[in-house]
Amino acid sequence: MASSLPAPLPADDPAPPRWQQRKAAATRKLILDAAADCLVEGGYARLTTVEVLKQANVSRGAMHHHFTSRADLVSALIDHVLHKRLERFLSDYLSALKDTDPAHAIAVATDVHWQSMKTPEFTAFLELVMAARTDPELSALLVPATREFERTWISEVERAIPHWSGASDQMLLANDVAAALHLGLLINRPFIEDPARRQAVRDTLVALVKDLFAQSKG
Amino acid sequence: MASSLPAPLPADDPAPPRWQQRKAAATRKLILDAAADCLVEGGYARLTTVEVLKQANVSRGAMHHHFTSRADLVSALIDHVLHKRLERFLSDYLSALKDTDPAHAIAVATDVHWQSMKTPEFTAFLELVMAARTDPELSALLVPATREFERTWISEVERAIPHWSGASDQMLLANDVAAALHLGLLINRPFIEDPARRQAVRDTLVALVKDLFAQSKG
DNA sequence: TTAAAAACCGGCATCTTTGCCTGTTTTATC
DNA sequence: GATAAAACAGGCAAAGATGCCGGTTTTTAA
Repeated sequence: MASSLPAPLPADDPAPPRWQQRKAAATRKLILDAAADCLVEGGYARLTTVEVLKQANVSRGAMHHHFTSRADLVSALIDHVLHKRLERFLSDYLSALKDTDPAHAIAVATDVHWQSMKTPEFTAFLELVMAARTDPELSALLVPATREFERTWISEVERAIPHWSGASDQMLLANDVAAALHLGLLINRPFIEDPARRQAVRDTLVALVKDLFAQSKG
Repeated sequence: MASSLPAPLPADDPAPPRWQQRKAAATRKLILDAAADCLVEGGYARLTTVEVLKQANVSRGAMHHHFTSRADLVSALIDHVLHKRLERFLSDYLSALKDTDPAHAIAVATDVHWQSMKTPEFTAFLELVMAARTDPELSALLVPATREFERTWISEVERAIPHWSGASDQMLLANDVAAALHLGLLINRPFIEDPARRQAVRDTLVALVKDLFAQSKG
């Protein structure tokens, strides 16, 4: 019937070696992407095995072959989401800063930071974070993975904005403040009807970060 | 067996009028408090009818009598949680500011604001907020209720800190910034191992709010 | 070419949650 | 004190979620 012939797979030699492994990896990624979609569309509560396999268009058996249990899926999903988040941020962040006047670097960087919170990747991540609060096993996996993610994040930002060199503390503080404020603003969004009010908060942050930068220079 | 005689109820006349209504109201509050506890302990996912009635020590029938469906319970829970949140904040906030030197009012008010985010009431509220993202019906109830809550909140803060009189915009901005930053910091807490880092963020906020206050005076 | 291994298929038993339903006890009204 | 109404008790079937299983197809290696 709807057999999975070699043809529809990513174009390659007619008889490539390791074809099985690549097929398996493709299916695995298909399932993990579908799981992330489920998180975004329905939250952690709707991250059910049935919902994911429907979204991924795979059978019950394929699902169970790659992920024995729901916990197994969630475990893999953590790394998958963090990986997608980092990829997205780095590509957007670095490309935005590439040809930016150093005078505007802070404003641009802050805006990219805000944009990165409105992505599906971050939404999925946030669902995992909230679920982890009351799920010790999930927390035990998510917390170290996220801390590692943050370290990579920080080192990449340091590389991207060399002006902050020698002021790691101030930059870390600026990053922490921006992360907290943007996250809170994202969640409080539905309760602040006036866009000008939200913009005022973001403007305040930019001014604050610029001030921290000036302090690190003075 | 364990009959509910008039005696164990809140001490009152032996034959008080409206005894039925008071009993019903007591049971209703018992269930709603239990529901809020379930939210805090297990998140929105574990807010099941069975879990709530276990926590409240009421029968299936009593549950169904007061709340026909789960949606009915959640609907009542919104107002209940917001009410508890406002009560808690006002009592703490007003008592903390009562005998405070105006010079320290901002630091104290900011700290009380932070403390108010660590309460069970706010945790329950946050669970509802996150669930509302992917639940339009919940959102339709929560958003207007929260906006009304915020209006009351703001007017109470304005009454409590008369120094800000005539600078409503700056105070609203300071409140929005504090709310966003504290909320984000609360959620990011598990990922920032060093308490000094979290403290630095809060210190930065206090300095910022003081600065906004100074601007409103200048 | 043939056997093993990997990938995949689809169903079933079980458990939880939900909504509803029929009784029973307690309080209010006449 | 009889009747109605409110408050409460507990059970049961349908729906959904999870884990597991025996079977099938495709790929790889001998």
